[in-house]
Amino acid sequence: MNTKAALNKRWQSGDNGLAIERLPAKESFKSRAYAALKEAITHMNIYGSEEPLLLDERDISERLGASRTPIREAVAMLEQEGLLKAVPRRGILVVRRTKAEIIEMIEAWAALESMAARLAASRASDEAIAELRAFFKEFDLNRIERERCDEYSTANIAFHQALIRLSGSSLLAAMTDNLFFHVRAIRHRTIFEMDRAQRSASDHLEIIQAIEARDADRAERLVRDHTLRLARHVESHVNLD
Amino acid sequence: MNTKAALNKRWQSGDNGLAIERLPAKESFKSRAYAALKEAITHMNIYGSEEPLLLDERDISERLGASRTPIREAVAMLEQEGLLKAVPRRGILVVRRTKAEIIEMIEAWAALESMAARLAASRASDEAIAELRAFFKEFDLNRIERERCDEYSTANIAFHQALIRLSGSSLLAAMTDNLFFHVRAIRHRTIFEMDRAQRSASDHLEIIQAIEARDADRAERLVRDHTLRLARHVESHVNLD
DNA sequence: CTTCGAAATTTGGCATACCAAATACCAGCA
DNA sequence: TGCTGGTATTTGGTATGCCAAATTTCGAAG
Repeated sequence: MNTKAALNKRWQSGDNGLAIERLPAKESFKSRAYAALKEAITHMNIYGSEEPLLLDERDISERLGASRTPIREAVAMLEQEGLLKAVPRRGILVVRRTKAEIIEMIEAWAALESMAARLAASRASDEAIAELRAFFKEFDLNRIERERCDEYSTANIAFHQALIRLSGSSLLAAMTDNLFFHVRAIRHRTIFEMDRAQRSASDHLEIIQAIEARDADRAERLVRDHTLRLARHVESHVNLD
Repeated sequence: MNTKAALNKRWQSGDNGLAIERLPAKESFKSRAYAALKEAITHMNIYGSEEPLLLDERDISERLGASRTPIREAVAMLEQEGLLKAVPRRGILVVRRTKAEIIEMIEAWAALESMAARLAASRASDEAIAELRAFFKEFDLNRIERERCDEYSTANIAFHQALIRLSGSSLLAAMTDNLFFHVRAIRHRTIFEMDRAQRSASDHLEIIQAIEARDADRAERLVRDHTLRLARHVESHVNLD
């Protein structure tokens, strides 16, 4: 039966018999503009100068080969995300976070990641946890090599993201990713300090052990303290404003 | 000195000597459309039917007396926020969350609010904490009266929001507000059950006492368990899909 | 040389028009 | 009656143009 009603119903209800998704035949300009802008902002040294970083709709639309409309929609999305701020008759400026805001972000991150650790300790499969340990080993081996990286330690973040994935909550993953994005943007000499304070391998090992032991309370506490320590470090040693 | 350069610099740097914000002389159509749509979605019984809830750009633009452009920008923002999903040649549909997603939201909420409790216990002024107790008293008195409310207990949410404000972190407040929005949308008979499970006054009192005693660990644990209990309740007693 | 202000320019907000894709409709055929 | 195929319509995506507000420019007055 391929009646129109049935087809319609199938679409409406999702008919999850088949696990395929309607693939976006052609990525819209809006999406592409969004991705391009976010990418550009990612690789921008936001805190490198004091001048306001502002973008120009028309310039962007020309460079991307699209009209202003989809760019404006992409900007609206990034504005909602807190990365941009469109000021009438001024321009679209890249938002700089204050030190206080960054600290709030790290604290929220501590909350989310410690919850992830708790959930991971109580739910994750032994296999998944084992993968985390394998990842940690790799992380430890490449420590010195990656130490040169002038961004906020990629490996370090990757470890934390792996931990969060263990919780099985894609929401926690999405929320922390968003927070990471902002914290990561602080390129600064003191980032090395932060990194050092943050990446103590022993902390990571303890966390893994707690999760392996299915000790949710301990895992949560270790992660929370670990990340809050970073917040306190930023509070006392980083100067942004 | 009111030279142009000085004026310009003042604008550029923000000159935070004065804590006033450039007030948007006339709220843009985009903002108004955003607010109107969000308001509409708020008062929509999203889970009341199985049919896909879809909106029409042109219809909305007519009703709001604006063109499609600002409406599309507002839709893009709400899409970013996860409330809407624009499907090409289909329409703009209001996103329904699965039960699993709702549970993830409550767990994230537990993470954020328990962190807020921790911060409140260690930072909030005695006066602010006292206000929380006063608020609790009022909340308790009006319990029976408000019990009729067929939405997710307003008073209950208000208590939690007051607690979160105590942390002093506007980020935690913003993030939990967003989560509340989605959880609130589940209008369902079982919401009463959730409410009952959630609003035990004794829990609230214990939380206040822990904060007053500056016992951060205890305050955090009480709030976390309190909210995770709701998650477990939803998991076993609410049926959405 | 500085100050002031009016005109030109810039820039985001908004409206409108067009397009392509996907659906809905309907006539015609088996 | 029921299916099929083609056409009309709907609908979101995009381009374009105009507008008002704010800035910048620049020349005239002091």
